[in-house]
Amino acid sequence: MLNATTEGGDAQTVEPADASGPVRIVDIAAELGLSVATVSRALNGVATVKPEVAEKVREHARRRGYVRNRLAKSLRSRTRTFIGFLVPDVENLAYAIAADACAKYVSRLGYQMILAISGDDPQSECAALRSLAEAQVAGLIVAPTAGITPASRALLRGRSVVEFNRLSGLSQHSVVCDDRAAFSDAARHLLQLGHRSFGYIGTTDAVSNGEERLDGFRTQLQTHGHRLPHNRTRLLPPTEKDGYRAAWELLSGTRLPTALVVGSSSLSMGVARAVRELGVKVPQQMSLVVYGDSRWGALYEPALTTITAPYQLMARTVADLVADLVSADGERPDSPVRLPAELLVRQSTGPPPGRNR
Amino acid sequence: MLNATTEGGDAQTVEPADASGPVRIVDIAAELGLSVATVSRALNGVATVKPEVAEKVREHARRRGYVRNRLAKSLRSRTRTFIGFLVPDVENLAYAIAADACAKYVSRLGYQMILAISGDDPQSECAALRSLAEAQVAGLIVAPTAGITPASRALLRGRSVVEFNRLSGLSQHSVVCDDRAAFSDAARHLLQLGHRSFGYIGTTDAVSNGEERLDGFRTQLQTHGHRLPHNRTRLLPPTEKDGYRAAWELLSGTRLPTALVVGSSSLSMGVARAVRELGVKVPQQMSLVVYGDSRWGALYEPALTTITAPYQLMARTVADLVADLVSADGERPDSPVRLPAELLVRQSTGPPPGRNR
DNA sequence: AGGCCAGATGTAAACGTTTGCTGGGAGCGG
DNA sequence: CCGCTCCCAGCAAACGTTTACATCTGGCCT
Repeated sequence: MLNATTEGGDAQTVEPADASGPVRIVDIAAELGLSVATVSRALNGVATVKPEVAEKVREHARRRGYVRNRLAKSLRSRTRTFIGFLVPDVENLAYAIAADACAKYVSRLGYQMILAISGDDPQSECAALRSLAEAQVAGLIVAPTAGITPASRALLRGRSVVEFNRLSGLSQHSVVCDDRAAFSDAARHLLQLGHRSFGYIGTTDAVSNGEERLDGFRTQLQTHGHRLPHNRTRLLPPTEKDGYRAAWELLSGTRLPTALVVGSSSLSMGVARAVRELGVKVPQQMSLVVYGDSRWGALYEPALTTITAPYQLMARTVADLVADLVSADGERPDSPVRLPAELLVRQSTGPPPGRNR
Repeated sequence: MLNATTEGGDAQTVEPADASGPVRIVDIAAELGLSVATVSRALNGVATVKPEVAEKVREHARRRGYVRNRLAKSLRSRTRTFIGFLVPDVENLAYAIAADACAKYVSRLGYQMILAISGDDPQSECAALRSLAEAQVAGLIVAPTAGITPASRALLRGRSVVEFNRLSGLSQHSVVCDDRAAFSDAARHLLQLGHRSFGYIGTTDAVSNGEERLDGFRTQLQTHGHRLPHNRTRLLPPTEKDGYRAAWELLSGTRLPTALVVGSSSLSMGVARAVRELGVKVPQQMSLVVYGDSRWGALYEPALTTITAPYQLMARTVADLVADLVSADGERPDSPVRLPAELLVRQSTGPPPGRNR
């Protein structure tokens, strides 16, 4: 039952690790009667080593189970092999996807990703940044908190940093999502369906794109001569609970808006739950557009029309950008890279109650 | 404002910004007319340095923006400050939650978490392990792939490693979830409701708890004199698509099972989608128990009875365990730590069709 | 033969810290 | 005044690599 993995003829077993600690280049050199320099060069594939010697060294290193000490290597050669990834949390699927893609991608480029969590707390953020700086990160991907401290900014000075998903003006480089356009699209979509009375539940968070989302939606409405009434706009902290409560408040009145847009993924979950409990018929009584991951919205009944950010792409882009930044030290477009968000039209949006299409 | 209290000292340039690279201990020592040893001790809070000197050093280091080079520190003092966290992926919410909790927790303990993704591929896993070993990780938390290579095992030998969520026998230490008991509970729950005809869609994955889940469910049924028919059992790779297809196959026949249990979160999503498309009435026609994160199951209509693992707790436990292992080098319980999974009874389970309770 | 170049290896100095050991004052009892 | 012990601070040797430079061996050209 347990995979014994004793297949294969030649027992290429490494020698039993003796108690003399990890094997170093010095050990290999001594055992082979070579100098450390030659061994080092052989292991690094430097061409000046005679091929047969190089092969012998590599073979010996392999069976002795040598693993290079990257700390020493980095220290001496002044190369850096870590990339820091600092986000508020990684339970948020968006950041999880980004972390995943980024870790994979930078490892392919020869780097290693240190994951740090700020918990959206400027204090922890600052501590994490210091810790990352101490680890000599080559580059840094960060989704900053709203209250980023001057100390944090100072820590970042002179390093290759790319802002991710949030803008706080601490680097010329950033990869964000064009939420404004997406929410504008959502407005257009709802207007086309014939909606005239709107509600919005979003976040007030300045550092994230909260304001942009609201603005994109509202501006598009205004462009077409409609407005988003104040008493049907709720700006809240992005938690499931707040979304739930706001939806109850907004939707338990006598007259519902015919279309409701939610501007945060956590809020969306709460709103969706409240809508179901309130028994509001979607989309017959009210259309609903949410923001967030495309997956869970598909499971809801009816499947939710969803504004979703291309997190995989964003992650790859940001990893690419930071890798370029640290390697070539070169010139890259300074202006933020804005990747388009997508409006997935599903079953939760339709014509408003009065109109039979 | 910037008078630098230059009594006895010379160069009073306390300007933070110069292009001469990062500030080192040597620089601070020179600027203060001290030796590197004293500065090092002052910064590390060694008691033998006079308090006023220590304070002066710290103050100066602060305004010069000194950040210690942890690579050098680690190299010299043979301390290690990284913890490796190697999982198949982190898009899976389970691992995301674990990564989050673990990163926070180990950072509180003074470590830093390197996140590595194996993609469930033994090759990548091996490469990642080598990379982590090169980074001189103090400890390692790993959810191994099914086909873990001998080379990977060799890399792990002699290191503090804890298996997480999956068992592959590469350490005496592990933190897993007692899925057997939870699936046993699920069977008991369904039997109590009066069900007699069952279906199961799960994974065949040996390394994950796939077998345990199936076994827990099946054994409990057998204990009560019932059985899980072969033709209503599907064992598949854990993807949403496979779950979707399997559910179609299983449920489009004339006679449905009255209760269906799904043994993986990805499969669960696919099954849930298929069930809705098939128009099976849950729980009137069929009860449904899924496995996975508690959140999205709550959004489904009806809210899904869910077996869910305590990932936060597991993450904290595993972080704690590995921290203990690396610091105290001490004795900890060797046997796997098994944390109980929870059966959240919600609206998707009820009495079988024939019985009006 | 002598000189020269190239190819292969060795020597030793870094990289930025920590830390064992040494040393110089100061305090103090004899 | 000596000798001892504390208390601080400095000297210098590590930690495991990389790498500029030196060295050595042949081979080839003139």
